[in-house]
Amino acid sequence: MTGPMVRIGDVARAAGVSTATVSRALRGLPHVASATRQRVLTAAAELDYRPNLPAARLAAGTTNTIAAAVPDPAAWFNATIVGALGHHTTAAGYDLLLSGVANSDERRRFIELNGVRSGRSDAVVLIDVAVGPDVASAFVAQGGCAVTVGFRTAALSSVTVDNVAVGRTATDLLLDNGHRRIGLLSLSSGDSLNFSIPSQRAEGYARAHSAAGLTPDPAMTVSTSNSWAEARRAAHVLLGAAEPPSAIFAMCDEQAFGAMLAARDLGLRVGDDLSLVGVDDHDQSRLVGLTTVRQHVADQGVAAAELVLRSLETATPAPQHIQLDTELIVRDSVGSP
Amino acid sequence: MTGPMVRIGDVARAAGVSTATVSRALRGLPHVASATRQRVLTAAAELDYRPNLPAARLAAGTTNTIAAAVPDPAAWFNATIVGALGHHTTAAGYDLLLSGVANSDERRRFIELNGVRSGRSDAVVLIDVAVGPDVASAFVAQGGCAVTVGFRTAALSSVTVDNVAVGRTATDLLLDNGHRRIGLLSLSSGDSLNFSIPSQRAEGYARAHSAAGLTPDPAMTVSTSNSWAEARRAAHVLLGAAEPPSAIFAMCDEQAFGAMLAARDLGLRVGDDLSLVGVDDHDQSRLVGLTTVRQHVADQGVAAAELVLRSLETATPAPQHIQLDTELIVRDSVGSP
DNA sequence: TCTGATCCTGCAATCGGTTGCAGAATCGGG
DNA sequence: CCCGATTCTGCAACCGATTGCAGGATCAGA
Repeated sequence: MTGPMVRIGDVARAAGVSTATVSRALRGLPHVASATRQRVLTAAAELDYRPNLPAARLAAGTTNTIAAAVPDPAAWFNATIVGALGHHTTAAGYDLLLSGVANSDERRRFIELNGVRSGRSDAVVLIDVAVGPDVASAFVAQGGCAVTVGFRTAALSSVTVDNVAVGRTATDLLLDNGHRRIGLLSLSSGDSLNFSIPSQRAEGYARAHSAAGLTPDPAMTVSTSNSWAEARRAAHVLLGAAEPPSAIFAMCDEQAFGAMLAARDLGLRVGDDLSLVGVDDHDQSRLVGLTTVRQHVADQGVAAAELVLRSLETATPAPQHIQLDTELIVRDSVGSP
Repeated sequence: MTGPMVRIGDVARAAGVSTATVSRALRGLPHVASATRQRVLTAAAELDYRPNLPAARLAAGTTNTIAAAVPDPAAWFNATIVGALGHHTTAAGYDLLLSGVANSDERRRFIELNGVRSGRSDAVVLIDVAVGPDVASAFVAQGGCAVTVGFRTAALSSVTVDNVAVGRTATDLLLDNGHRRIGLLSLSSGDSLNFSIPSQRAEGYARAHSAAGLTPDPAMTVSTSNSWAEARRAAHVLLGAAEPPSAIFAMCDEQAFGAMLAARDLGLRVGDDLSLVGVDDHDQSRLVGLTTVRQHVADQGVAAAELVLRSLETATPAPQHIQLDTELIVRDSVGSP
């Protein structure tokens, strides 16, 4: 069944050189005469030689693999980042290992399994997954290389946006339009994998209020996952309150979509009877005319890739923190109360 | 920087046994006295031992890794499948390697790199990526294990839907509603990575017409990628024709979204001035009231996972072909001309 | 107590590359 | 024609597990 396994020795014999030379020639290392290299190359091609990766990795002590962890690979935000990340890392010759990390157990396992010592991957990218400072520094202390996206801790390089500003911008817009009772669809990251984003955006929401001399009603805050079905139910809670909000700030566009459905259920017209602001600028937001605070998601993946690749080349550089811009995209889901 | 690397020998010494026993104990193999196993387990825990994966893989000749190829990891369809696939494979103890395979060059590279001989992965899942029958049988001849999703070739196990029926169902609906001039937004899979889906759905479109005694105007067919921006432009071409269609069948919901945008641009009301049917039942379709032919995307990922895992256990079973059901989901994007 | 079967355990070969070091070959200049 | 510098190339020692096989311990039955 399996064809005759061609080993490096076979190529060496065919080319009349040693395995050492074959190894060097095939990997484009210097100190190989170009005539020799040619001979090796043709021999390898004729035999259809494929180096055995585990063997190479064991010997070289490097895996050429980057492991990415995301809470849910199917979610738009994550998928977009993974796509951009993967594109750049494969271009640089790395394999991309993808792990779904839905709860803290899986997160712990992921961190353990991808430490330097197991030789599974050379670096780790944590997408919307938070880790404690102790875990982070233990990881780097062992020589691990990690980059976080959407979460920031001192010891690790990171790519983020200013989430307080995001919350502030969104809420200010609503306030400026005359809304005084603003619902907040907060993000409950399943197993509190990334607690910082929701709290920071909530902080922006709070600051906007106090800047306007208002104090938000705690009853106007509801937490849901980023599933629009769940957000829809949550929006119903908000809109069914004794004193319903005239506007809702959703922490992500997917939640805003859920709120739109809820509004439709109630016969409310978005932008008219109910104002709505989201965050992300999801692919679909334009279609439904959602006003939102855009973050350049794919760019975050690119930035993460660059960060990882760079720190893989240099020895052990100081962690770098990149903060990307966000911008308010006005469509037609916001009006006056 | 890197902590003191703990090897299996260190654990063996600490537990007072041989490395062979440690290896067996740690992996739960039989023929280890339970007292000994306990001793090994505690020793390993105390030393915080992590087996070196490349070494284990080299010795065992198995990688516990499944490689998935998708044209674009960020696309909803792919991301959803990868999510479900990954969830099941990691549950079974496998790593998931994700590769973006956007053109035929990358596809060839992927196939080469993931053959059995390189020991990169134990199995391959091709998602919406087609391969020639020759490539497929060469792959299995070498002992490779592969499963395809959304594409079917004899030599490989596959998960698909009946795409001719899909096209037929969608077109019939439009025809039944009295439409006689139906635009077709066809899928041009970037680099013709999966030519079969568009052609099969187009086949269904054609059959529906001929069953109704009609012959579709070739000018009513336009090809685009699944990007809604591109689909929007394509829809403009259709709608700007001398004799525009009263309905459009889009081969995927994302294209339908693009068509919706185009309709909006022109002040056409979907479901009224223009009827629209898509395929997939994208998360967002419900939100915008798109009538569509649903395929159970996540289930396809699950099915693929089961197929892979099963054929990884058994020796070399005959390829299995699974065909999942589809169903028409009526919302409000279809009316009479 | 002896014998054969059963259950554990260790030895050592093996998996297939990589790479430091030393020796060989080649080359240019005096 | 000789010599030191520069390239190439090969030897052989790893990298860190896994596993077939054989030997030793244990145990039940006679």
